[in-house]
Amino acid sequence: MKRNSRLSGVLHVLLHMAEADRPLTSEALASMMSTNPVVIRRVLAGLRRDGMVHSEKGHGGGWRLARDLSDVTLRDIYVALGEPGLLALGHRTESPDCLVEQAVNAAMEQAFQEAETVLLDRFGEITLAALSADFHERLHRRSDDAV
Amino acid sequence: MKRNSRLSGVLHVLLHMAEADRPLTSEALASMMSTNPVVIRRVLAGLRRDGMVHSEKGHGGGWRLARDLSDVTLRDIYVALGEPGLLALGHRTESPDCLVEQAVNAAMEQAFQEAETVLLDRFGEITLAALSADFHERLHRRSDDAV
DNA sequence: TTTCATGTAATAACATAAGTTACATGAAAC
DNA sequence: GTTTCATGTAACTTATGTTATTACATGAAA
Repeated sequence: MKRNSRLSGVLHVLLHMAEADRPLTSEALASMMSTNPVVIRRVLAGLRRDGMVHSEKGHGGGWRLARDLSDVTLRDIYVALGEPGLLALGHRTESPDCLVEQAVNAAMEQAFQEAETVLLDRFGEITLAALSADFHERLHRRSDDAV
Repeated sequence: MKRNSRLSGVLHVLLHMAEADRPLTSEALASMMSTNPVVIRRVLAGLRRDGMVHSEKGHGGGWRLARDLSDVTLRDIYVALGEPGLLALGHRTESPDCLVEQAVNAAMEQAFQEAETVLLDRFGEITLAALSADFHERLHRRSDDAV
């Protein structure tokens, strides 16, 4: 089953925006992500509704962050993306008449809940500022290696 | 993102096999699951490799369980199915050159690992026998209601 | 008023999973 | 032994969901 990398992609884009001192166009972001500008606009449109980013038309326009890096957690981004399903596994039937299937669903559901809770809790602990700090650390490490 | 219900489906099938006192044909199982017999065979062929089920051809043939219900956990079944991906989220690029993306991946990967561990641990604690017991409980509850 | 950039709908291309068909293999019934 | 029943498996078709592309409208700055 193919995995949804939208959250991963959005974080990538947001951090690039954080590094830039001017708005970045959909086209610039799309080429960083090797995708199409329209895809970028579609995804960022969702984040704009939640006040994560801001967009401007015309010359010098493009996308920039609307909130402080330390104010935003991965969980916030995840919610802004519409809370897509976290788990690749699911039930065959959501409300089955078959008692066998009801028993199966009940057992799995509990495990699913726990895993989702763990994942979201972790996401809630990671701010964009932390990601940015990690990035800058890697940057220094790389330049040290080069010397 | 669509969820993989193969594990759910297989558990359903196995419990039905546990209730039957004779081999069940692919056709019988397929009609319970409203799917195609060939699909059943494909999936159960994987479980047979791991010794979970046994199949026989010809008259009176079909599928039956090869192990005791209390010996098999959901995790065993999951492994027999080839350990399909557990999470719906993933990385955009597995080994990125971009340091921004490396930072993103690192942060998410840890959260992913924890969630997967929780899920697999839970699966490891649930035996088919426990599912079967839950099913029989539901059966009694239903017949009580009917009275 | 031209250029640049987003906003958005409609459509196409692609990937994956599920379902279907067709036929070979082998076991039991007769 | 030959007919019937059931699995084994390859090849193919259908269904579904995601991503990419095209086309054009909107609005801001040069």
